Amino acid sequence: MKPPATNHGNRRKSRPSFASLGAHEVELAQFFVQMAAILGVPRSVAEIYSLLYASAGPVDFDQIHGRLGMSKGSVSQGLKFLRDHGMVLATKAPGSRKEHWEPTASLATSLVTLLRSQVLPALEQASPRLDRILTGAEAEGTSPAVLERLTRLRRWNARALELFPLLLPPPRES
Amino acid sequence: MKPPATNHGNRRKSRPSFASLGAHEVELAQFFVQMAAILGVPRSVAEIYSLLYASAGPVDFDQIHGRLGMSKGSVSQGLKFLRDHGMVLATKAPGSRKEHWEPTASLATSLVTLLRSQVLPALEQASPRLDRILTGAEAEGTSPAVLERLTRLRRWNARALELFPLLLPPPRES
DNA sequence: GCGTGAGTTCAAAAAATAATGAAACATTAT
DNA sequence: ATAATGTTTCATTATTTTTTGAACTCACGC
Repeated sequence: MKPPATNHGNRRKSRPSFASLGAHEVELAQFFVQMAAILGVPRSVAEIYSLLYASAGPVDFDQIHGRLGMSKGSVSQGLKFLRDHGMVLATKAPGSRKEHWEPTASLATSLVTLLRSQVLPALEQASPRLDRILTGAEAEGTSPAVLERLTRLRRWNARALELFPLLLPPPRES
Repeated sequence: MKPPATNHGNRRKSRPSFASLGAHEVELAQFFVQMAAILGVPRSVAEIYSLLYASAGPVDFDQIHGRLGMSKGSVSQGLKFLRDHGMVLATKAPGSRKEHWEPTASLATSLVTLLRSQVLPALEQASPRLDRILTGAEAEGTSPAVLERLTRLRRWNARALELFPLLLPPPRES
């Protein structure tokens, strides 16, 4: 786990060749990297998003590769991730066969998508699991106190599962 | 990062010596481990909590060590983590010098504490950083569109920082 | 104060995760 | 068709995180 509180005077070896980024672009990247870390999103992905976010217009593959000093493999994977989560949009400029990338309009929506993809599957998997646990626990002579805890757990899960789509509605198809 | 969606038929090599745990205790551990993973909490910590959660009464150090087949070092560190986040409570039985452990009453409260400790520091660090970024960006001739994005980002940060204590109030001292 | 049991520390090993880069794969231009 | 360009794949390597275990500390009963 990350150093929980002791990480205040936080310092991170910055990428070797961030050379072509301005000071505030670097700092924006640090911001996104830190936020992404909370959601378990890797550094490279956050850096890519940050670059797009700080750019006036669409950015192409090679610019990302070049300005961030990051391997093509990482760029490709990073863009795939961002694309899959609806955080980034490709526009193929006419007359060029390069794709150009820019962040989608709403960062908020993007975050919601991200959260969904982390939490929903877990909640869904938990349901049958909690049922099995409870059944098993009842079968054996589990103490009433523990049984009560387990029941509450299952109730929470159910409620979470039913509330989730309300709070974080799935993105509409385009 | 975790396999995002392809992880459905999820499978995990279970600890070698979970031998002394009943089937539903193992499954409860899996539940807690999965939930903990979302918050970036390590497996061993989740397993310890799970064991306490599924036990009728307080459990001592050696029982945890033994039943989970986990090194003493991990048990010690895990308990420290749980203690620091107010998720677990030690009671020293009179006449014994062992400590006995049990989960604190509210799992909900515990989760809130956990979230706080992850998110709040990040938000706090972000504030001055976003100020610097914005100042820097204004100084140079950054495009209005990007400037607008950065401004919005800072506004969000400020609002989050002011809303956070309301949503997740800090635990009162005892 | 001394020995022992209970727990902690921390350097080192193991496991998990992320990044690299070269080869494979597409797609467009010639 | 063939070449050239742009992107993806994936086995390998690097980095980070987690776990281990032996040495240590501390507190208590004697």
